[in-house]
Amino acid sequence: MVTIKDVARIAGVSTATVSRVIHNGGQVGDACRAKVKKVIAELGYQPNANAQALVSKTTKAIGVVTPRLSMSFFGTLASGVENAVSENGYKLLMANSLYETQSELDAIQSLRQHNCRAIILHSEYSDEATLIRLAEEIPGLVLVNRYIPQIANRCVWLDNIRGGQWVTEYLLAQGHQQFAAVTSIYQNRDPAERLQGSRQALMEQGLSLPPERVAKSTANMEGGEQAVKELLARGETFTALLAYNDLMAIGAIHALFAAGIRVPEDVSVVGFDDLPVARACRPRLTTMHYPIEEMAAYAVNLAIKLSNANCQPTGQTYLFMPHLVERDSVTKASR
Amino acid sequence: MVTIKDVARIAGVSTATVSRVIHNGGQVGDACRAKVKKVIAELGYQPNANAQALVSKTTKAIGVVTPRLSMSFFGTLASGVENAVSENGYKLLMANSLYETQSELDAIQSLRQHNCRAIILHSEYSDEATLIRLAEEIPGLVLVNRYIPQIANRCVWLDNIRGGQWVTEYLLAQGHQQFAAVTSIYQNRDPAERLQGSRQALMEQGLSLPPERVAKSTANMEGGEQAVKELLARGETFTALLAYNDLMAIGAIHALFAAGIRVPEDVSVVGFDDLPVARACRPRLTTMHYPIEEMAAYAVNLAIKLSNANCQPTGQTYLFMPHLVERDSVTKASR
DNA sequence: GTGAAAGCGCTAACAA
DNA sequence: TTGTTAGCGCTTTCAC
Repeated sequence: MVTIKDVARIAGVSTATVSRVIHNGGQVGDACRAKVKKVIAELGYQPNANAQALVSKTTKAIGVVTPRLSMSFFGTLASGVENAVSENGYKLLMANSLYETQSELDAIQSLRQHNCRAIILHSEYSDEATLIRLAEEIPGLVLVNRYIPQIANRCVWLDNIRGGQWVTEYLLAQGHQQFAAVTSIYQNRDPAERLQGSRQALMEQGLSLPPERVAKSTANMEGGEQAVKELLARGETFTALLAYNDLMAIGAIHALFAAGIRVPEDVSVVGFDDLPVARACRPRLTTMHYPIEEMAAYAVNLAIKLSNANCQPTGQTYLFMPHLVERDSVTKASR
Repeated sequence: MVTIKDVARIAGVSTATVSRVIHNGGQVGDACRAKVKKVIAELGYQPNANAQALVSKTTKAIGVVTPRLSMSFFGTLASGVENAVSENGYKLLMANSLYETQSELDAIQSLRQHNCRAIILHSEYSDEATLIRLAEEIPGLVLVNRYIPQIANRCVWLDNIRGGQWVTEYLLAQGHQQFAAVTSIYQNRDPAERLQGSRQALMEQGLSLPPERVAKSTANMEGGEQAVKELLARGETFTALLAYNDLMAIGAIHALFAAGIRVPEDVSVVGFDDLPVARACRPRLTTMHYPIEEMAAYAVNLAIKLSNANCQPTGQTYLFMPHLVERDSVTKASR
């Protein structure tokens, strides 16, 4: 391994000078700088990041913790983070939290041990108090997809309520009147908010979403399938189906077809998230686009900024809006 | 930040002793060890990973470089790596290579700067010479999805030829005789091998896959769609369609339906990889399962092993086999 | 069994 | 403009 001393010795200067050259510090003579640069190139010298981190007490590493990378949504989130991170010349440290509060905390701990400068966290289950405490300890902590008033300026999140509202208004505009919904059994945050938005839109038209028309299950394909079966078994009728997310929507479509109900001819179905899979299924899914990649990039830049200045909580927050992507799973209601 | 010195001072011992306790070194008295442990717990002391890395010249970090995390296949790969890595008490460093030779090399460089102990690399475009040179410099380098004879003992790869062969044999067993294929325009490795396997199986039955029945395009959904359109425009007829991967298969199915051809009633379609999306599309895709998560875990353990001993190239290599997953996109050929 | 001390590779005062 | 020097937090001989 070639160290800064080797460079210094061969270039005939001190290590301090080499260090200055590496960091483009102003106070170096041109000739000297050129010589050092030449030696660096010849030797293929690379500063040891650990040593730099040790002495400067900060690293060029950013950590991200998400439930599981194998899920499309989180893969895309991580990808957005990675791009922004490497654009800034930083490194990415990853940790899966596996949807468990404890391993989420463990993941954060181990990231901190490595002195990452900032942490991007997608937390679903940790409570607000924990997150607030964490934010106090970690200047560069940013929450994605979560809003906590006390640390609003570290939250990069999505307006789920409006999302639910807009997608419902769209269905309404297509003439639909009979709605049903499949949603997550965990009625925490996202699912509850999206549903709330839908109910709001419905109410404005004097319509409603009665509880018997809302089936709950796991927030994946199987869950969507299962939930629709339940709806059908109860004999519910509807022309528009609101799914909590794309996965549930696709499962729902499967169950509908299995029951001889065509989408969109008989029933229109909408999803939420706009995962890649929304373009793969048939009919291609009309859904609300979740700008997760942009949000991830935004979160990284915010995290870097926060980690530099030590920012006090401000009232400001970072709210993104979903938008509708029209594809083939919705059609006008036939009267 | 609480350091080892703080612990030592409060426990009334030297830092050396604390260090021994941390590492469960044998030579510490029971009383002393208990006291130190207590203080560590009270203070919430966490060793500084950078300092440890600096002095011990090795880290508990493993790097992984893949083209893009947002692609399902790589997300799953990364997820497999992450699980194995954290099971071993290591940390994961990520870098996207964006399908470019140079950024792939950059990614590796920056990982090395951080002294990761091992690197898991999914390289598609770097040439063998480069990879071999890299392997010489990095003891813990492991290649996923690639086989290079000179460094066979660092390759964790899949038998694509047999995969192509088996899936074709399956179609043959269903009575199909007229085959067509959609494959990647880049006929390097995987696509070429899978096709080769198919041709082999066909030949054994006295059948063949004439060039005009093979359409090439990008290895994604759009490509699959495009390729099938081409086939159809040329007036080719077939009852079985071999797709390079699941994405192309799904695109193909879309194009087929658009042309009024039903899957599987009129044409059977098979994919390769078994991405999550294969269970989302309709009909659900019959495909060859690529055990990427297992391979990733295997690669991690191998990488750790290699980074410990300094292993010389042996003849051994690590070959995984795909297997068929029967779903709904294939049916018996009607004669 | 325990401590003292050297030093990993680097940065940043402070001198010169 | 450049060099000297003192650590950063930790591990690891080598004494005791």
